[in-house]
Amino acid sequence: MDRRQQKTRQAVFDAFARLLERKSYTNITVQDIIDEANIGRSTFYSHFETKDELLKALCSEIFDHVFAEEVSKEKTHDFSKTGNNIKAEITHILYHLMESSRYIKRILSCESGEMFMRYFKERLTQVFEGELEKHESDIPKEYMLNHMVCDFAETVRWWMNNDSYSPEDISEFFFSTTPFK
Amino acid sequence: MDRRQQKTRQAVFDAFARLLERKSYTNITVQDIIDEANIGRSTFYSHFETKDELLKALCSEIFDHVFAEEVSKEKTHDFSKTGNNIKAEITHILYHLMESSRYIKRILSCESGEMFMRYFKERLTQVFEGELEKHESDIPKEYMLNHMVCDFAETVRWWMNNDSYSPEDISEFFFSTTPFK
DNA sequence: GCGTATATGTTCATTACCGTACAAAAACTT
DNA sequence: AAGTTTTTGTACGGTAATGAACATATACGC
Repeated sequence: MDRRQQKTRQAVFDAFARLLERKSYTNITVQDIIDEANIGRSTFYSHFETKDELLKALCSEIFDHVFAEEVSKEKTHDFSKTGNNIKAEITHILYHLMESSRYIKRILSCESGEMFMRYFKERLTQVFEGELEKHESDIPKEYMLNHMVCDFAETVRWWMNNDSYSPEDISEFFFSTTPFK
Repeated sequence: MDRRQQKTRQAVFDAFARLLERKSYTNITVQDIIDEANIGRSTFYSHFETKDELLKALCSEIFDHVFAEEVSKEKTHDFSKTGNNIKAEITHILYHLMESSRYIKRILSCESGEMFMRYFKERLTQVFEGELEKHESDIPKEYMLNHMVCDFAETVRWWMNNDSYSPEDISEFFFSTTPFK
């Protein structure tokens, strides 16, 4: 991607994040973002159609980070990876969520939270899909999938309002109410 | 000035300052600056002819800050300003120098220091020129002017290596060896 | 020495950003 | 409800940034 586009994109994200620190999503105008990012009006619209699209893009950015796998780890001891370490993976994700928590908290604190949750669940579905294949159960897999995705997503939403817990704590809580580990 | 130019210019200054933190002036290549600023090669050259020109521009930037007068102050109590408060002015300048000391120290620490000193003295000449008009002396004004400019410039250079003193201290030291105050 | 790598400048076609103007919608005032 | 202000979204000519290519120069290892 062109270097200028990259910079502009980052400037908009940074501006948006900064604004979320002091305003709620609906109270932030496109003009606010333009001013804060210090870019031209037409530039904003050449990147994002609407404020919602921006939110979506920001969420994607966050999720790309949150669900990023360390390739090195996979290579160094991939035999243990093939095993049943979904718990380690979840803890890993929770650590990444904690790093982005400053943004996530603000996004969740208003209407934008619903959009975040929807995109979040989409990504989580991919994570849990593969894992479920390994487990036998009388309950339909589709039901289990929805259950775990929603369970985890709501766990995270709760965590963002009760940040006195560590990722390990949350992971423990989550798996304590789940049939497999 | 165009918003893009402003951003690029700032990016180059920031990059240059950051590089001065860990390399000496001569060891910094134009390529280093380009990489650190994250801009295109042709972009750099459209802003600055050479590395020396960049240094000059950065110095000007610093001096514009250091010698900036608070217009509000002048307006609020300009009657006291017309009086003999060169000492207050010097202290004021020293405060601004302290704010930029992180850059100045690095610039002074190598060959670039000579250029800094030359430009610094040019600006100081303007400051002391007006002041000298007010004082009678047997010594030629031109001599006195050069004396004070060099004296003060060297004082600042010394200060940048002995930063345990306050602006007031330095001001005191400077005027203690000067015929008028 | 001589080859290789790195740094310096210059040129140029392409592309993103800029700013301004404008129209239409939404929000707020009275 | 009518009028005012704010925000939104689009359009376009002008301008700065880009990256790639190129020639030259300087530095370094063998």
